[in-house]
Amino acid sequence: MKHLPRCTIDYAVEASRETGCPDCLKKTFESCDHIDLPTALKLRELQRQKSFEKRAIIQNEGDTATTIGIVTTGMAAVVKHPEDGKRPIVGILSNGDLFGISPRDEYFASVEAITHVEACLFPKADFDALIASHPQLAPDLLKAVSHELAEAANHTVLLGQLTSSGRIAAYLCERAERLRSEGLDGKTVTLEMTRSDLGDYLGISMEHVSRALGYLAGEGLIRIVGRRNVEILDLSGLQEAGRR
Amino acid sequence: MKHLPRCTIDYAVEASRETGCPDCLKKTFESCDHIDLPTALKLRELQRQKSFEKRAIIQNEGDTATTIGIVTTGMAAVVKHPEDGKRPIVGILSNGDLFGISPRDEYFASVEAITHVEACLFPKADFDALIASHPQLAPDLLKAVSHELAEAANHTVLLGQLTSSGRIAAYLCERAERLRSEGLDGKTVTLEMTRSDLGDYLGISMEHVSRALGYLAGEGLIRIVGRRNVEILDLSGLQEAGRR
DNA sequence: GAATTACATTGATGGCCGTCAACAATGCGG
DNA sequence: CCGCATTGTTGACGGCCATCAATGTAATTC
Repeated sequence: MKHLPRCTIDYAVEASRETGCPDCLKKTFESCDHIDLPTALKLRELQRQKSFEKRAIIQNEGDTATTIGIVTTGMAAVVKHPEDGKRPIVGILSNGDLFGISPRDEYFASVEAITHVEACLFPKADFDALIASHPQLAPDLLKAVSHELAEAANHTVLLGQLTSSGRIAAYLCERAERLRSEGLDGKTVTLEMTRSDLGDYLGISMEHVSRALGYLAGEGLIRIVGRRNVEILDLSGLQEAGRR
Repeated sequence: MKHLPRCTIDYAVEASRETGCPDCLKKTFESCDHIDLPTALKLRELQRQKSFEKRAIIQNEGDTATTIGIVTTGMAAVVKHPEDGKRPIVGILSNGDLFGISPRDEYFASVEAITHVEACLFPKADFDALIASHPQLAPDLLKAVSHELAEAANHTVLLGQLTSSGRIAAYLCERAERLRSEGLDGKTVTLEMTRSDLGDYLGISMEHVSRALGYLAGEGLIRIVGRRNVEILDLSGLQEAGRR
């Protein structure tokens, strides 16, 4: 007796690869056993893949929340009220991250493309209806959102406790960890963003991002390669530095 | 023809008030039309109300996540890895707030009672089963979790952007707003915690909490009443200060 | 109510980081 | 290939906040 493939959604993916976005659903609904073929096809029907230029606004804080999305390639920033000169970035989104979930009927933050971004978009109403008709999806969705919550808690610690070079070190470790979880070796981290973006995310000035990177390089923990790449020379040392 | 009462859970509440915790379910599942009487009774059957002394550990970071809870009275702090001398508080829980939701099978943070705390506890397995059998509850739960996410984003801005007196001001406004949402006037905010706790939450030292409060009082925005109460004299001025 | 403990305030000092400014390097378009 | 715009680096200075220390005040215990 042959085993059934563990993840039925693969069929749907294979069946309609040309519409793009083969992975995003699997990423979010990771225990994808829950999704049967008709459900998967329904999801693919609802989704719209869309590209965004660097610096494009994907969602705007305060707008009516009509769309839920999953980043498939590139990086995006979750930005709060970019009015008053400052531009606090409260989260970074990359491959597989969910956005547009809001407790009220308007977005609580903007989403801005840092690089070229591709994302799968679902009309919120359809999404809600899908969850209602396929309640098996609810636990996975809940898990995805609570994962964001746990990451937010980590970032809170970073902002509340660490010195500037500690924040940079912690960020680099976090990125490397993510790359490793995606099957890469994570020795080299590509920043994909300007010093200014990184500063807005880590709560320090652009200049200090530069200095902190220089400091970590001076300690022999990293090597700055060109303008956007950082090679991690001493991971455990970097992790240690990320606690200060 | 008489209207049916809007919220059927009231029946259940009335029916068994003596077991305590009449409000917590309504708070979380706010569009409580979704809950029918049997469901409500089932919930009440599952829940266990428990008291915690000041400074008691309600949940411990890293422990297996077995329980989901809702604070009904008092205040609790969500604390990350309290090992290294520091004690970063990543969230404050009060009346109606949910805790114990975790993306993995262990708690990603500890929960510590700041005051005497009463909470409704549900075994996570029962809770999950309930959601599965009553999928109408899923949207409300999702809303509750995403609300926490939105609040985490606000706190991130506070930590990343504001000066110490700005953080205090923003915190006081937030508390006052919460009191107002609970039907009180919010003119006087009771801190319910030490300067040290507040500092751990706002990412500043105990001493600077003191100084910042003094500064705001000097500006005529607040009046410090005793050790734990703050009277808000100029709300709009305080909100303005909470942006710097 | 006195003693003790916990908590809060105030001051002095130093370090980290924001800001301003000048300059260098990179990348883009012509 | 050149010039311009964007991005990154480095230095100087000042302000904010952590830290240490001393003192003051409230709460708790006996």
